[in-house]
Amino acid sequence: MSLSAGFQPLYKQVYDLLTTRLVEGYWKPSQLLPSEMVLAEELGVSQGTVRKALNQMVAEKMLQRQQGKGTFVAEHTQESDLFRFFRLREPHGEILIPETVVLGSSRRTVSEDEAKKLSLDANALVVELTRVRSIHNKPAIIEKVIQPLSVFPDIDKNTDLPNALYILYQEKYGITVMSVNDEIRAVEIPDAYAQHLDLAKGSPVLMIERSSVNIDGRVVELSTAYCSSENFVYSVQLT
Amino acid sequence: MSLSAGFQPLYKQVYDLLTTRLVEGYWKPSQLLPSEMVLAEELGVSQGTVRKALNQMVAEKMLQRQQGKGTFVAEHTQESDLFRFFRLREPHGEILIPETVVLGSSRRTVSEDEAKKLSLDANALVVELTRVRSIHNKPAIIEKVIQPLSVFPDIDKNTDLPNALYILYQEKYGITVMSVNDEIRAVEIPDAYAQHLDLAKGSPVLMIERSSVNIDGRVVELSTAYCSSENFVYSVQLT
DNA sequence: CAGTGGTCTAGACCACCTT
DNA sequence: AGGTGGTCTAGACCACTGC
Repeated sequence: MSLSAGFQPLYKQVYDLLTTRLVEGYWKPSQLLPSEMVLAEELGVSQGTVRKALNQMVAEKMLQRQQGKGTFVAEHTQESDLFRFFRLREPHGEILIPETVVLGSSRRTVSEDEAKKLSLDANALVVELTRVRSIHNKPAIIEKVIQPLSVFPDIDKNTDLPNALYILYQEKYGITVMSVNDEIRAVEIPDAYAQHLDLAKGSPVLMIERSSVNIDGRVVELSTAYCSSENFVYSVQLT
Repeated sequence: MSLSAGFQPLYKQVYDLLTTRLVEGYWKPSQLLPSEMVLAEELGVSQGTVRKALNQMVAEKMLQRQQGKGTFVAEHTQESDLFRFFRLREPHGEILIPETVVLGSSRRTVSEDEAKKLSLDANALVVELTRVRSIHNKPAIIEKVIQPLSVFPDIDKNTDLPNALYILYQEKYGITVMSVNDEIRAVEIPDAYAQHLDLAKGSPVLMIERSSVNIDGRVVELSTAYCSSENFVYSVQLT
């Protein structure tokens, strides 16, 4: 076979190769991949081996397959995907779709803690973006987003940020967020934020610290959100 | 083949049959299953079809497989499994192992809300158990657990409840919790609980409402926990 | 109709565990 | 050595899509 004589299973080698192509942009979101048979011939392995690699990538949400049509690079810009990482819900109920207002945006050097989490040099530049998100015209979430300029060049030059930043990341910077790590605390809302959320000083709010991970495993964004917990909850299923 | 001429894929029929056997206790936790070849012959399908069903059950954590040894019913009583649904961590750090003290236990009829969530009759009986969990001798969590007596007969007759109730559920009642749904809020700690957690009145705490789901899909337990958020966080990875 | 992915089979060889 | 799961192959047929 034409692949390296590695010690790993063949399907794993195929998986790694195809994943690398995806990460490097050889195939772009929504693009149709070659069929199983074509890939198998190109790589010199059987169709079943290619299938095993492809199905694993589907399980990890990198690809989508449709019988009769083909295999596509996952888009992650559809309704269902946009809310994959948005866990705030009405109690026992509906998904909440927020409107968003940008309060401010500025460049600065990273803090020590941020540099560590983002694997950046101590003097690297980031953009700090502050937004307020409202549900039914009632302010509900205030969040601070940290974006490394090395990952998102001149991202602060964008006018009109989309409601879901991940769309911008994917379409303009080739960054596809595949997983997030959240740490959730209960805190008294900082005085400076109380008025933005129409809350009394000292009200309990959820503080959600998030790291977002790109398809290649790098942490590409940090955010800290303060969420009014009066009318909705952070909802998650563990399996 | 000996299976019903259903419209579903063969491997799905095999999956359903094997899952039913597990649910009904035909195979018990930690028991060794017959080999692929034996199952394939018994069911009149090929080894590959049995393998596909088994691998899906492994993905859903119902089974564990070991090369050279065989296929076993998942135990869920090992360290790693006990903390699968315990998401409280030190910030960026260690898993916390709590000690537990029972404050009280009583029988009563379900509330309307509980009956709905647990799919019980309006006059069904439940046990309400209140516990305080401490980390390093500091009280950190106070939780109220609702257990239907129809699911856990005479559970309040147990002396010496284990730290992780799920062990008791599995070993004594054949209940294997496969997933949980959490709803998380930030609230001021109820006055009655403040002293138990050594917190000032009105301190912000995490309130975690949990539904636990058995292997057969039934909700078998509800719990409400109030967690001091001073020294640890609810940590979760979304993929 | 041709092309795609989805299912199912059968057989081979390998890696690992136990005896 | 014998049994187990893990990998890989090859070929058949089915179900869905689009021309």
